[in-house]
Amino acid sequence: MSPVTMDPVSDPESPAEAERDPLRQAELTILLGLAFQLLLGEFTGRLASAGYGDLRPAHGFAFQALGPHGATSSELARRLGVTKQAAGQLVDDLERRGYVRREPHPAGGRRKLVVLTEAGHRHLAVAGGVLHGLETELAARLGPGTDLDRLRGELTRVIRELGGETPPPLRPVW
Amino acid sequence: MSPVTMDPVSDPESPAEAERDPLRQAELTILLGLAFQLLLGEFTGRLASAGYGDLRPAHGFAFQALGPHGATSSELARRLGVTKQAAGQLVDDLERRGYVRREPHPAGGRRKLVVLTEAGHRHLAVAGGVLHGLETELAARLGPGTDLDRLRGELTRVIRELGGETPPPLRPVW
DNA sequence: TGGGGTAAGTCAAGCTGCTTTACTCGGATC
DNA sequence: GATCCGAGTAAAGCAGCTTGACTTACCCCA
Repeated sequence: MSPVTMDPVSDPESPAEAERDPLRQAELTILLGLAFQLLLGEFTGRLASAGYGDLRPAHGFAFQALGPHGATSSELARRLGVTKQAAGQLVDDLERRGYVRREPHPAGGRRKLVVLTEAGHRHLAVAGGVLHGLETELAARLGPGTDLDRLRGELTRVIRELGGETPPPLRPVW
Repeated sequence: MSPVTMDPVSDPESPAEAERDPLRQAELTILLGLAFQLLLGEFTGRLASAGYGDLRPAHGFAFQALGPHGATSSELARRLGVTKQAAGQLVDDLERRGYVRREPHPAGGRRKLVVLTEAGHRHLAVAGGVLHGLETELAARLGPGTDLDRLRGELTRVIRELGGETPPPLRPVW
């Protein structure tokens, strides 16, 4: 209950200011949403600066879901948590822009294997680097008073408690 | 870097399992998104059980932005971070369903004051209670190994670092 | 052998929650 | 009185989904 933390940096706010501070009154859920929104916004901004202004986070998740070996678009739909029609449209879009390619599936049938092109692999690598760099930089900016590894652990426990062992795919929120 | 935490509960996973665990590989950003999504999903589910299946989180934010004294829909638009047309449509919708009312603005002009009806105030109170109850219950379920107050503090520092003193309004994410 | 079941893929239409564009109206400012 | 600003509204458009209906390829089995 105490607002005092074990952080080495002392609280810079007076009690009167703290009462007026919207962040101190905000629920945990709101704080999670804001932190996610800010981090993701910074991420997409940096990706745009790197020349990927045409790709949204959903595209990156699709690339990651395809992985190095590709997948059918129905499998992609399952991994992304959308209908197969939505996944098909996403693949259409990415194919038109040269990030993925539809190949005949080795197992035959109606199946088609959606695989990343060189451009797709390149984006996946760049996006991973940007995200990792962003988080490393954030840790440095926050200093030793905030342990992001600990934060990751706490978040993991929250996710497991609410989402079980295999959490659902990350989707646009509300 | 070490995956070992100071948590009193020892790590139940072997190194081989840990490598296969998607959560341990996930970036902080992803963990934030998943935790937010799960918490918000649980919240809206409980609100639906309480008879508010017709209201989405955005409506609750609007109620909160209106506050006890109401606001014009342009002001509401600014607080929600959307165009005034979008805010107007939201108010139309909520008015049709009896949650808000448009009154002539005391300051005159073209302004109209949007205020909560009894039903609106009731929802605001119920939603606040549900959210608070959910977070309290989560803290209990997680036990003493996870300090949610500490988590709040860490998130607040992240938000301040990326969003400055007055963070932007919470919006649907990507 | 052929008939039914299942799963992949694809049109097509529709919906929701926004945006952009364009306009009207009321009041302050000079 | 001209003119500018901000509130409000009307209309159209758009992105990213969904639902519904369908075709096609393969499998299993009586």
